[in-house]
Amino acid sequence: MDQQQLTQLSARLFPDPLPTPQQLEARFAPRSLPEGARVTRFAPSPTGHMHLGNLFSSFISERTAHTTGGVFYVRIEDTDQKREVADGVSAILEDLANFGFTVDEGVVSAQQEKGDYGPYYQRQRKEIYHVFAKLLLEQGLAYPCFCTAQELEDLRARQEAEKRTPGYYGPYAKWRDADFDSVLARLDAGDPYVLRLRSPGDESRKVVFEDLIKGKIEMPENIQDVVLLKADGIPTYHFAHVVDDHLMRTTHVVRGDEWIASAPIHLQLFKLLGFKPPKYAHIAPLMKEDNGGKRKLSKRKDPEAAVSYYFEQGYPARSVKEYLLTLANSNFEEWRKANPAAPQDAFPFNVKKMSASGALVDLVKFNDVSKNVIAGFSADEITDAVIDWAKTYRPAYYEQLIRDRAFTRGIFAIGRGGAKPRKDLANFAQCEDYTAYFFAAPTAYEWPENVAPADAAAVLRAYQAAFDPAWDSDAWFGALKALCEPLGYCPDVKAYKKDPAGFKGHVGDVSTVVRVALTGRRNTPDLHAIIQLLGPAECEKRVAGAIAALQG
RNA sequence: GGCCCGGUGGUCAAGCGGUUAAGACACCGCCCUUUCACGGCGGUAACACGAGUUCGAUUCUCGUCCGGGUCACCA
Repeated sequence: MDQQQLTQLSARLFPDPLPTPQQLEARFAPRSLPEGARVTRFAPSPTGHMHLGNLFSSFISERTAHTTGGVFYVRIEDTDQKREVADGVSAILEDLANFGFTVDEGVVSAQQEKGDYGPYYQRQRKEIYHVFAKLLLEQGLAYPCFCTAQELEDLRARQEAEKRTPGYYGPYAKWRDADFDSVLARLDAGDPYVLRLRSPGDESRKVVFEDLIKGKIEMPENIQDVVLLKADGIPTYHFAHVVDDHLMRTTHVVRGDEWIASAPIHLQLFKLLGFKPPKYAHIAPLMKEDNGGKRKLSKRKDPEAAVSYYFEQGYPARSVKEYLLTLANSNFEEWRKANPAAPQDAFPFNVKKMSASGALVDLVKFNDVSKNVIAGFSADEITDAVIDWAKTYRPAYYEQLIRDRAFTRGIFAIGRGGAKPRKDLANFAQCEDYTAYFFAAPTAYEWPENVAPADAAAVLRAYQAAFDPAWDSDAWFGALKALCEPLGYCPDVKAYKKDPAGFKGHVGDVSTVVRVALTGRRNTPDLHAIIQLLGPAECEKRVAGAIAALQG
């Protein structure tokens, strides 16, 4: 086609008045940001709640923007209506908010957009894409293609049979060099069409780019006449990515490394349009251990892939982020050790330090990280957090927790706040069991194997007789020691170890009996603190109950 | 299959030409200790394989193997 035909075709395909590329460039002038500030984005499809992988990648984007004084914005990639889910945008935004990400620009809530580079919903940007599609068309770099799905399928089958590279390119691109009249005829017939790139690529030439994480990547140039505009005039990801990230002035694109295969398409498009490509950071996917091997974490197969899993289990968002940070930058743990109380945002995150290969999500390690995070909570913080969590996930437990808030706080205050806080809890779902004996007297007892029931009963009777609620921790334990000898137990553990045959056991056994009588279990936090919280009447009742159980 | 990415203990990973090959989780042992938890000390355990380059390769190159990704009018 000659230039005149191209112009005619352009008018036919894009009859409505459109702004010029120059006007768009002027309208979306680059932000005036300090040197080194990075502009990143999170660009999800509205397909429902987030996956850990999405969260990870949005976190990396958010951090690289905010550690450089840049801008982090959210753009909704709603170009595929088929996959769209009702309230998909709200679900994503809710997840983002739950993790405390500050969104500077773009879609900040389902009904609100912020910033000068919008609209931030791709479907509302149709006109903008058409400006550049038209430009390409007029330069002979794009053309309409009327192939049906069936034709494309047949082509692929033929190519596979011939062992040729499948796709719509070069000699296989039926409409690439179609003459003006046949195009017009199809248009007149009202046949649907897509707009394809007329790729000038040469397979024998290489495109090279520097990936922030993977380093230098060299690939053959793109030769595929990829679809730019679908039959409904909405762009494909490739075209939208190039236009949007240019116009929205994105400096760094963080995305999953499954995209690197299509990077040559993107780079070609940037070049053809005269845009400067952004820097790319292709992150490796989060993996899952699968009998012996590794595989990509799957939303279908792995419950821990869904962000909702962490909320349901009552993992603080801070724990999830803390863990993600350890995966993202291996020097994070070292930093955390040196700055135990520093906020996560103070960590000098660096995309370049990310691993090129996929990390396995290790729930065991994650639990350890989470225990450390929760151990750092004050009594008030954890009380509020647990109550807040229970309110939506464990209504019955919630009622129990709020009946006497001071008492609940007292439970969580035990062993907390010192230099060496306890690390019992990895998530709030464990709290129900952890706190169970505070709310109800035990019904079953884990008596120690080395104490005969009759001896245990004797210990408890002596304890009951001697117990004075006014005792402080030292006095209480002193009294426990005093109980030992008459009962045949050694008050001193070291002395006992020297002469184990001379005693039935030692103070440890005595205290264990009391512990079990009061709580039903052998492992609990500080017993004296528990006694204080339970109060003398309740303790007395429980010891009596235990004696009865022992005798029954 | 073509193209691309990756491969250090069970896991996450430092290291980037010369190291006793860090550290964290897990595991084991000891210590501390009224239980538990914490904490302290110690331990088991790794450079996928084969060729090069080099005085010297975990580090560089190539090949093999293994793992992953991608080849849509999905993103």
